[in-house]
Amino acid sequence: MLDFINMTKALSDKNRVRAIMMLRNGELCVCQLIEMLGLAPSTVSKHMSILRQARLVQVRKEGRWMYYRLPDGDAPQRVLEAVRWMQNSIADDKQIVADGRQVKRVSKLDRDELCACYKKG
Amino acid sequence: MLDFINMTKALSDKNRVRAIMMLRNGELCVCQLIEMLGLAPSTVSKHMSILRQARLVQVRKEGRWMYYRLPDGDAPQRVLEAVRWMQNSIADDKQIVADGRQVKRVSKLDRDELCACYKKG
DNA sequence: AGTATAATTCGTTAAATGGCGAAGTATAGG
DNA sequence: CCTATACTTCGCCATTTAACGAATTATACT
Repeated sequence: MLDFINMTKALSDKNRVRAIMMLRNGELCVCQLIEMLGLAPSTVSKHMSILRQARLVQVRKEGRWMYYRLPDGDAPQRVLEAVRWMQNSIADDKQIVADGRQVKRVSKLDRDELCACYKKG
Repeated sequence: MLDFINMTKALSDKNRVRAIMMLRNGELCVCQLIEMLGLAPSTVSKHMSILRQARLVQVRKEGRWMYYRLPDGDAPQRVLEAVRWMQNSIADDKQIVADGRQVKRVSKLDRDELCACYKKG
């Protein structure tokens, strides 16, 4: 039950839902999520930590960068079903579609240039 | 998006999840839900109102009684999928199983006797 | 070593949420 | 009518939550 509630709680925030949907086409580093969500680094970090605790995302560390991605096959069935259900439910949402374009834009940027997000404040 | 968030918010409370699961085998009146959840009438009413707004339950009025039930086929696809997903995810949960027994017990009671829940305080 | 950078943790604040009891609404029955 | 009953709405309180900036950790580069 607790696992289930943790999952639904994690899915009940707009910015967390946006973050998960942004990962549809592959992993992203926190810096890229900060840029696209338009939130403070600490806020995004917290959101991703909540998603990770609910097992809705997985993480990989590479040097100074943390790359988040959707769960693969080894994740619990109920998690995989949740992600699939969410994608079917809101793929057509205006904000989600716009975010999809953002992902394309941001993915093209050079990483050093991109991580200027801290400077841009 | 708002519809989706309303749904996940509605599903992110333990007592609301219990209430939905209690409806698996047919409709129940508020009085029965109050008895089984062990919460104040006003609290249960609020929970059911939230579930109804998320379209996760439907309601039928009969005299002084309000009967809540799971959504039927005319509900949005994403709602039906949510309910199915939830049922698969937590049907085995200890609390949910115990609640199932409660539903059987309470359904056998005479309604007048049952609705003494208000008196029992 | 010493600085810069990516991300997280901590502390605080404003808003949302779940709980209750009191008051209100609506229906059944004397 | 008038009371009783089933439920809802309202107002309040305690707890949780999302947001931020400051401080901290960890890694890379010189």
